[in-house]
Amino acid sequence: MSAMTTGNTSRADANRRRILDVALAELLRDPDASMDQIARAAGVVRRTVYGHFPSREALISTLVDDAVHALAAAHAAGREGVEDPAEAVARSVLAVWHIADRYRLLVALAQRTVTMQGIRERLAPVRKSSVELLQRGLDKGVFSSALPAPALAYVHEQIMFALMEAVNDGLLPPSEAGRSAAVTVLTATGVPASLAGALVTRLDD
Amino acid sequence: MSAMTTGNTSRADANRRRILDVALAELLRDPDASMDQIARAAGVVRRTVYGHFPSREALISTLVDDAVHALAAAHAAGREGVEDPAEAVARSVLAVWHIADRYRLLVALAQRTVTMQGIRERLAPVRKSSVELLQRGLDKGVFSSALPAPALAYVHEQIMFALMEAVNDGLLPPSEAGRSAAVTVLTATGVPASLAGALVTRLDD
DNA sequence: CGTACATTGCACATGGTTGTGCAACTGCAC
DNA sequence: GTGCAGTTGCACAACCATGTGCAATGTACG
Repeated sequence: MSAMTTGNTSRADANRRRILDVALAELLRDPDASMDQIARAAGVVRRTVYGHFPSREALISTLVDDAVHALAAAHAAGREGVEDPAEAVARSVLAVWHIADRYRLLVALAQRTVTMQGIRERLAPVRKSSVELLQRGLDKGVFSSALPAPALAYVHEQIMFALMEAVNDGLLPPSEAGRSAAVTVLTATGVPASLAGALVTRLDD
Repeated sequence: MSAMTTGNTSRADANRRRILDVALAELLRDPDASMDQIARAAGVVRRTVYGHFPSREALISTLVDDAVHALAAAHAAGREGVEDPAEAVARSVLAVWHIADRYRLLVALAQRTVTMQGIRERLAPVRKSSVELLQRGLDKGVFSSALPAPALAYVHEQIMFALMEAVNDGLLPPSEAGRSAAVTVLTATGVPASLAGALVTRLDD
């Protein structure tokens, strides 16, 4: 047997690493990138990739595992020995974010599905209108956030998605979800929780 | 010519509608569902689907367009004639949520990509630890939210994703992003914006 | 140099999906 | 019943990606 069997030459290791790196970038651009695209982008032939990873799934698996391990480690490190929950959350977010910088692409990959791409594209006008509204609130001082309006619009959008998922997964009763969504979005924009609650209760009875 | 050419019989219209409805559900279960799967689920033959939609892409396009139109309408209706930004946001969220109930599946579809599936699965332990931390904060009264801890964890996760996207899209300077993320997550959990800001500034200097 | 391993460049089988063509069938309406 | 639109059931071509086999080539290292 001479064919590559998970070898460990200097060259082999370098290639393996490069393949992983390039795959990360390539899969971001196109989540459905083929093995051939990835191989070529890594300056290597398709057959070679199969020398390092037995299947496409194995490649992606490795990628995801690496990211998750680093992320879990950062998350744990951030909150270790901190008793104040607020501080623990803050620390872990900062820690995760630091390493996430490298994997930001991978995580974003998830949002760039072909179908997702289409959805977010067509949602652009709605988002634009949201930005406008959020900007007005920030200018008036009704909202207060560390984020510029466009970024805040992303947060708004994703909070909605998060709560839809929560309902789908049975973590949240559908009857309450609407109110909760409204309150949570408002809270995220910096409106005091008590005010947000009162406002939504008044609107939705 | 006798073959179906975007006809408009009662039966044809009913079929078209059923295909769309079923496709929505089927694509949720499996975003990569084939035309055959969709057709069979709709109690129809693959060839018939092509009678209504010239291509797979056209089908999905129609689906997404419908959802977005309904959503945009709800969004606009919610904020029309309301001058208070907070109230406008609350109203539009409630309005969107109401109709989104039907399209919740479609939006969730985006999160259920093959790759996304893998990521979120492996992120489970991290999320679990998050839930625990959030629960502690809620119990202590440090946090205050309309949401139960598990749902709040989803929000936490998605806010991170949102800001990563924001950075990727150039809406947020990478240098500020970490701090902003921490503050925003804390704010969403109900920690007063000023406190959150101070805490994070203290931790990250 | 020569050995050992990685890489290359084909070729090939396989499987799945898309989109189309056409003849036969079904049901509703006039 | 006659007719027409929709539907069905095949059959088919084309494409594309995956995974594997094998001989030839390249390259590091003792």
